[in-house]
Amino acid sequence: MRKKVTIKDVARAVGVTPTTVSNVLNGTNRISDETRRRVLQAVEELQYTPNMSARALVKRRTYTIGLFIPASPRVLSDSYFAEALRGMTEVALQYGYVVSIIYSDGLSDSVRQRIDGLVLTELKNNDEYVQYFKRIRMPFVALGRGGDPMLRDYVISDTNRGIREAINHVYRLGHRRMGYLLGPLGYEYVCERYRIFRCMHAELGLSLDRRLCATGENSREGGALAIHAILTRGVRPTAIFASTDIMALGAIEYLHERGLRVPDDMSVIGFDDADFSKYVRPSITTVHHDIYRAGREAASMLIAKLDGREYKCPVILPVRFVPRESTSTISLDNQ
Amino acid sequence: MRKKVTIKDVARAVGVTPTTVSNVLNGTNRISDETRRRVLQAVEELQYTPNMSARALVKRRTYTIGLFIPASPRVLSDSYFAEALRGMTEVALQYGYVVSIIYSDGLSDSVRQRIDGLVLTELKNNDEYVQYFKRIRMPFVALGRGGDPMLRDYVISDTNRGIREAINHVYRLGHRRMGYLLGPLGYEYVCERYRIFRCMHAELGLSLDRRLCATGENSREGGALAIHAILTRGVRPTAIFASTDIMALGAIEYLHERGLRVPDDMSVIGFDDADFSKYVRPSITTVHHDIYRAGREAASMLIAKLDGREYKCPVILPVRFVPRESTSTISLDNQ
DNA sequence: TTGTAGGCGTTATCAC
DNA sequence: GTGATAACGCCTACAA
Repeated sequence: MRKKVTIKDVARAVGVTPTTVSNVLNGTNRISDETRRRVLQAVEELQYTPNMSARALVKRRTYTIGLFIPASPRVLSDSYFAEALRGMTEVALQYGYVVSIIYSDGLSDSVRQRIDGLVLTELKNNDEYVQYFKRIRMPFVALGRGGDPMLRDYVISDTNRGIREAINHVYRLGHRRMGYLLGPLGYEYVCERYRIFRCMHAELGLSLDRRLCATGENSREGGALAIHAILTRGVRPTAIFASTDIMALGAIEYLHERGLRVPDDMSVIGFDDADFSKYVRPSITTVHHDIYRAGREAASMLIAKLDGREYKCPVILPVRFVPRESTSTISLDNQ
Repeated sequence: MRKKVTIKDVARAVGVTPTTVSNVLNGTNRISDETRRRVLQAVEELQYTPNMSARALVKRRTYTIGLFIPASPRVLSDSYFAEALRGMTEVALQYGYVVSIIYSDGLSDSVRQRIDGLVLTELKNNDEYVQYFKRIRMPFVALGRGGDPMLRDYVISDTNRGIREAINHVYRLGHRRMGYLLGPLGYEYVCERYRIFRCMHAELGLSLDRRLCATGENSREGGALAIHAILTRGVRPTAIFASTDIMALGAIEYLHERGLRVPDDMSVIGFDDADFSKYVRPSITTVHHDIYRAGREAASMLIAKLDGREYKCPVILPVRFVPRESTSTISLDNQ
C-alpha cells in the first residue's frame, strides 16, 4: 500500500512549509496566486486528502452528523427513515460531512463525542430527548415539529395544505359526517394532524362529532381497533381520516371483514403515502410528502448551524394530495 | 460548558502519568491492582471518555464502519437496508464502533479515510465494487453472496432451504407445471435463487419448461411484464415463483387485470417477505429472512476482521417459509 | 506573503 | 510497574 500522503509531502513537493499548504487549503491567510497554484497542483498530483482524524482533533469537530432514531424496533423499518437518510447523506457529503445513524435510547458518552450534531425524528409532545440534547448542548434540528414550541430549527411538511385538500376533496364528494382515527397522542405529528383536521373541518361549517373519533396504536391493528371502537358506538361516518396510512389500511381491512365496502360504504383517507398505499386494494387516498427532500433540508440546516452560517428556518415543504380508490362519492344509502 | 476532561485530568487526579492511565484503560502493560483501582475510580468520578479523534489519529483507525449502498435512487427505500442498518448499528456500538451509510457510486477519498471497513450489499455477479474495494485494500464483508467466488466473508440466508420448502409446499398442493419470474440477471441473488429453484425442481423429478420462465426488472412493472411474456407464449404454469415479492405482486396484479384469479387460476410465490406481502390481497406466500439479524452478523464479522480476531465465515442464517393466500391446491380445470 | 512554534488528546517505545 | 518522550497530521497565533 502506498504510503499515506500528508500535508508535509505536499509542502515538500512545492518547496513551502506545511503552514502555507494548510493556508491555501483552508483559505485563511492571503496567499500569492503563484504559490496557491503550485500548491493546488501538488495536491492534485499527489492525491492528497487531509486526514480527518487529525483535523477533527485540532478543530474539535468530527464532521459527522447523526440521524437520531429513538429505539423502538419496528420504526426504523419504515422507508421514512431510509428516505430521510438518503437525503441527509447526499448533502452531508457535499459539505465534507458524513452521517451515522444513532439508533438508541440516548447517547452514550462515546457516541456523543463522535457526532457534531443530530437530526431528530419522531418527536413527542414534550420530548425528553429534546430536553436532553439541549442540556448536553448537542446541536440539533428536527424532522417534524414538536418537543418544544420554542424550537425553530425544524423541517416540516405543509400538513395544513395537505389536509385541507384532502378534506375539500371529500367534502366535494358529498361527505359531511367525517371521522378521525388518531395514533398515539404522545406524538406531536398525531396531534398536529388532528388539530388541522378539526380546524379545516370547522371552516367548512361542519361540526365534529366526537363519537366519530378514536385513538389507537400506529399500526394496522391500531387502525382496526379504532374503527371498531367507533362502530360499536352505534354511529357511522361516511368518510374517515387516519393519522397514517398504516392505520388507514388497518381500518379498511377491518371494514371489509365486517362486510362494509371501501369506498362504497365508507371512504378512507390516510396520510404519508407509504409504499404499500398504492399496492393495496383499494389503494389508499392519502397525502404525499417528500421525506427524501426533508432529509436534505434537515442536513443542510444542521450543517449550516454547525458551520456558523446563516440559514432559513423553519423549512416548510410542499405536499401533494393523492386521490386513489379508497375515496368516492357518498353512496345513496348513506345520505 | 464544563471543560472536556482528558486523560491528563485523570492522571493528575490519581497522581500518575497519562501513560499509566492509558495502560490501564487499554490493558496493555501490567499494572498494579492498586493503581488500576484508583485510575478506574477517577475515570468514573470525572466521567472521562477517551477522545476518539485523538485515538483515531494515533491508531490510524476511525472506528467507523460503513454500509455501502450502490447509488440507485429507489433501492435504499426498501426496509431491507433499514433493517440491516439497525442490526449493524446495534452490534457496532457494543464494540465501540459507529456506522455510517455510504450511499454513492464509489468512495471519495475523503470518505474513504473516514471508514475502517464496509458492509457491501446488492452484489452483482462480477461486482465492480468488489474489485474496487479489493484494489484499494478497503476491508469488507458482504451481505449476500457474489462478486467473487473466492470471497468467504459473507452473510447469507439459507435460500436453499427456503426454496426447497416453498417448492415442496406447492408440489404437495398438486402443482407440476411451475414457472419462474427472474429479476435482472446481473444480480447474484437473482441467479442463485433461480439456480436453486431449478435444482429442487429437478429433485422432484420434474422437468422445467423454459417457456414458463421470463425475466424482468425487480419491480411491479417488471413482474407484470415477465408474466405477460410467459402468457403470450401460449403456455400457462399452474404455479409461478418470483425472484422477489415485489415482482410477485406485479404478477398478481397483472393476472387479476387479465381476469385470472390468484390463487384459483394460478398460485404465486415470492421471496423476501417484504412488508407489503402480508397486507395485499391475496397476501403473498413467500420466504422470510431476517435482515436485521444478517446486519448484526455482518457487522460482527467485519469488526472481528478489523480487530484481527477470529471469526466464522460464511454465516448462513435460517429462513422461514410463509404460506399465505397466494397459493392453493391446483384447481380442477388446470389439471 | 510566508514561516516558526506550540498544541489538540492519545498511544507506543523504551528507559528506569 | 511506571514514567519520559516522541509521534500521529493538522491548525493557528504570532513572528518575520
